[in-house]
Amino acid sequence: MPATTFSPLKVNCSNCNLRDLCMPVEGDADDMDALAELISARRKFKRGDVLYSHGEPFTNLYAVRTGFFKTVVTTPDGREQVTGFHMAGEIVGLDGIVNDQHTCDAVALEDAEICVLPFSRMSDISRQVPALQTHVHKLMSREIVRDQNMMLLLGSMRAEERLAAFLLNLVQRLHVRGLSQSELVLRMTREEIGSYLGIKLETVSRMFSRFADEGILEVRQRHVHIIDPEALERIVNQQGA
Amino acid sequence: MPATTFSPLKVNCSNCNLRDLCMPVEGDADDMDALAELISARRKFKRGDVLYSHGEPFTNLYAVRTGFFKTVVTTPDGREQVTGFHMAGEIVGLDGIVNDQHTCDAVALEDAEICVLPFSRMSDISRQVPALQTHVHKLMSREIVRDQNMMLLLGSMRAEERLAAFLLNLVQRLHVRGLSQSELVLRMTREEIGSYLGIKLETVSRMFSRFADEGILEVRQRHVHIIDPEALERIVNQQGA
DNA sequence: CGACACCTTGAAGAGGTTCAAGAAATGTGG
DNA sequence: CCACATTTCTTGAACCTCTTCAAGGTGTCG
Repeated sequence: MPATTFSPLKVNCSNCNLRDLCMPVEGDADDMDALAELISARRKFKRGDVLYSHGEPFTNLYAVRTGFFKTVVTTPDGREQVTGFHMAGEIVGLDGIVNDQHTCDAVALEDAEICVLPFSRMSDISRQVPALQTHVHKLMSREIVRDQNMMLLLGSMRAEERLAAFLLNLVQRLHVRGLSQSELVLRMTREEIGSYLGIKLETVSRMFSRFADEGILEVRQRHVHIIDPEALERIVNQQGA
Repeated sequence: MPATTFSPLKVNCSNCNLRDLCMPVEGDADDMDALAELISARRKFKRGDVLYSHGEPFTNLYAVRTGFFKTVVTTPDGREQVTGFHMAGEIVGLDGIVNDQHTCDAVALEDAEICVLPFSRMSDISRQVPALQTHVHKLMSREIVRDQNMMLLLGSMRAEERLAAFLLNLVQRLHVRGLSQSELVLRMTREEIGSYLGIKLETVSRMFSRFADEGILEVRQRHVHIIDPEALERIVNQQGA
C-alpha cells in the first residue's frame, strides 16, 4: 500500500543538509546546473509503506532523506531475509539495475521521506560530470563491500558477535549523522534484527538480556543504551575458532 | 607470490570467444575503436597465485579468461570468509573501487589467465560509449544481487540446502559455458566450499556422503556427477521452517 | 616413493532453534 | 480517554543441527 505524497516543487541537492553524506559531488557552473536535474521529486512514506517491491520495473534510485527503511529478499517458497537497514543519506534501489526490475522489497520502518533519482537521468549526467560518475561507481562498490562483510558475519560469527557487530555498526552510522554514540532507538523488531543477522528473534532477545546482565547495555524495549562499547568491540574481534 | 607473466601484445575483446559473456558491448566504428583500448594486458597465474590482496591499491578490474579464482575476506583477528568463486567471463575487483584499495584477496584455484582492465580507462570510455556505461552498472548491480542471495543462503538455509544450492549454481554457470549439466570437477577444497557456505568442512563432506547415499550424486573426491538434479531443486526450494 | 594435503567418518558436546506461556507495549474503536 | 485486541518481547525447557575433536584413509606432487 504505497500511500505516498508527491512534492512537485523543485528539489535540489545543492541546498540539502544531507549533501555531504548522500551526493558529495562538486563541479563547475555547468556541472552544477546538470546536477540540479538529478532529483525528480520527493515522496513521503508512513510506517509499513512499500517504496518498491520485487518484480517491479526499475526506473529510479532513492535517497533516504528522513526515516528508516529495510530491504528484504523473498523467495518463491516464502523464505525471507532482511538484507539491510537504510537511514538518512543512504541510497537504495541498486539491485534493480541489472535486470531492469527490483529483486527485493524496500519498506519504511517509520515515517520517512525520500528523493527520487531517475536512473536514466543519473546515467546521462554521469557522462557529462565525471565526479558524479565516480560517485555512482563508489556507491555501488560500497554496497558490494558492505554485503561481503555481511557474508563474513553470517558465515563465521556466533550470535553474540553478530549482535555486537550490528549494534556497533548502527551506532557508528547514527553518530556520523550527529546522534549519540551511546543511545539508540531501534526502528526494527527483534524479528527483523534476527532475520538480518541470520538468527531467531528469541536468540536476539536472549543476547540483549545477556549483554544487559553483563553490564554492557541497558535495554528497555527498543531503547538501547550502550554502557561499554569496548566490551562490544572485544566480543566482535575475539576469534570465534 | 604473484608469479605472473605479462603479455604486452595487443589484446582485444572484439575477437574474444568470451565476449558475449564478459563484455557484450556494441557500438559504431568510433565506439569500437575506443573499446579496443579497454584491455591493457593479459596475465597468467598458477594455482595459489594471488591476483590482488586486501590493502593493495586499486587500479584495475580483471576479467577471468581461463581457470578459476576465489575471493576471500579476511579480518584482523584471522577470520576468513570465501565470498565468491569466479570462472571464465566473470569480472573481479569491484570491491576496490569505493576506497581505492582492495578489501579482499583474489587467489587462483588452478592455472588461470586474466585480462587487465584499467578502471580509469574503463571510466573514460564509459563516458563516450553509453553501452559500456550500462554494462558497468549492470556488472556491479549483478554482484550486489548475487551477494544478497548469498545473504539469504547464509541467513536462512540449512547445511543440506546450502550445498544443494551451491551445486546447482555451479553447474548452471558451467553449462552456460558449454560444459555438462551433470558432470563437474570442483576446483576448490571442502574447506573452501565450507567457508563459502558458512559451514565446516566436515559438514560439507557429510552432506556429500548423504546425497550420495540418497542416490542424488556420485562423488569421487572432486569429481561430482549429478544424477538427480530435481532432487537438489526440491531440497533448495523446500521451506526450512 | 615418501611427505603432505585433503577427505571421510564416528562420537561427544555446544549453540541455537523450537515450542510454549506469560508480560509488556502499542494501536484501535467506542 | 479508557478498555480491549494485537503485536512485540522475554524467558524456560527440550530438542536438534552442526561443530569439535579424533583417527584413519585417500590422493597428489615433488
